[in-house]
Amino acid sequence: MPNDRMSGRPGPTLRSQILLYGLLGGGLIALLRLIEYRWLVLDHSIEIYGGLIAALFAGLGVWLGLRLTRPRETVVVREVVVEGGAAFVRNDAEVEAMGLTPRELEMLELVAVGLSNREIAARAFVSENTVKTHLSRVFDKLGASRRTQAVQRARQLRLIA
Amino acid sequence: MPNDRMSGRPGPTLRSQILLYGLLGGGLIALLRLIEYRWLVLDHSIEIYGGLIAALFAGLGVWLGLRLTRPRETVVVREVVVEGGAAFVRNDAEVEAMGLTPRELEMLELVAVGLSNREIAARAFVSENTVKTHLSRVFDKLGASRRTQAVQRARQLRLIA
DNA sequence: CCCGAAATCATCCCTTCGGGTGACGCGCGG
DNA sequence: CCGCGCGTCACCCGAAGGGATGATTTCGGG
Repeated sequence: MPNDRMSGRPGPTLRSQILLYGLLGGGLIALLRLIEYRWLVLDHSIEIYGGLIAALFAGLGVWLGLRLTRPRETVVVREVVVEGGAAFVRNDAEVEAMGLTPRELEMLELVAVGLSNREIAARAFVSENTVKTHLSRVFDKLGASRRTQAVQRARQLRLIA
Repeated sequence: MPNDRMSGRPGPTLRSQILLYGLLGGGLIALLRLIEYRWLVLDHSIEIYGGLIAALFAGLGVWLGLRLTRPRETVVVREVVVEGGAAFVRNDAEVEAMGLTPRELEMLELVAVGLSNREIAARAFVSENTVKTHLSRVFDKLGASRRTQAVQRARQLRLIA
């Protein structure tokens, strides 16, 4: 099951921040004018004035931009697959190596689900004797002498589920 | 295996951007002065002037801040667990429900690995007859009539690996 | 102290399984 | 055409497995 998390913080609303900065800006301008009338009666006061405002608001803008964006900077998508279906995949290479024919593998599978030779014969539409010969060959190829042993071997080699 | 990706883009260097914005600011101030000398000979031109600069640089700052931060805004951590060992855990509740005794479960496990009654007897230091009685009870409790069937049932109920 | 669950072993009987051997038909490739 | 692998079936025999029943011991709880 995927698990997503996104960081977010409460803090002041956007509306109140705009209001605050507006007032701050107004106050700043008034302050600057006052300063100018006091002791900034220079020729190029206009450049200094503009430069100050520019620098201040640029910094403010950067800070504001950062602050507004920050909550989005850690979008973490964590995807964890827990014990999926893990569908069985037959190890065909091993089947080949063991020299098992399709029919033999089929019989082996039926043995694995706990059927008797008689039941297997019925399900595969062949005689019980045929099942026995097939299984004999299977046991021989897998090096098993009992059906439970054959099933165990086949499972280890991923021949059957 | 975890797989991390972080978006990044080439673009202009920070140094060249600062230079660019500095020149832009200088040019802007010159432009504003020119405009003022042409037709902005008002009483409150100083407020308009400052406001314009403030607004422009604030916007510039916001844009700059956003631009600098943007590359970090998509940090995606994708963690995928690929069907690990998935160690076997016995379903003890089911064992209880089946009424299997420890000894019976032990015998069942030995059957599952393909051993004959004789081999099981040797491994558990009991007589073959004992193994048979234990297994008889197991088959009875699991509703099985053959050892392969019992193994299959036990596997489904997660009584054995 | 007795009961009952669990573990142990045994004996009888029948079924199932596994090994060995032989045989027949079919299709494919040398 | 012949050989070979595959699938099919049959018979025999001994070993293994499974069902039923009974007996003994040990241990823990009522």
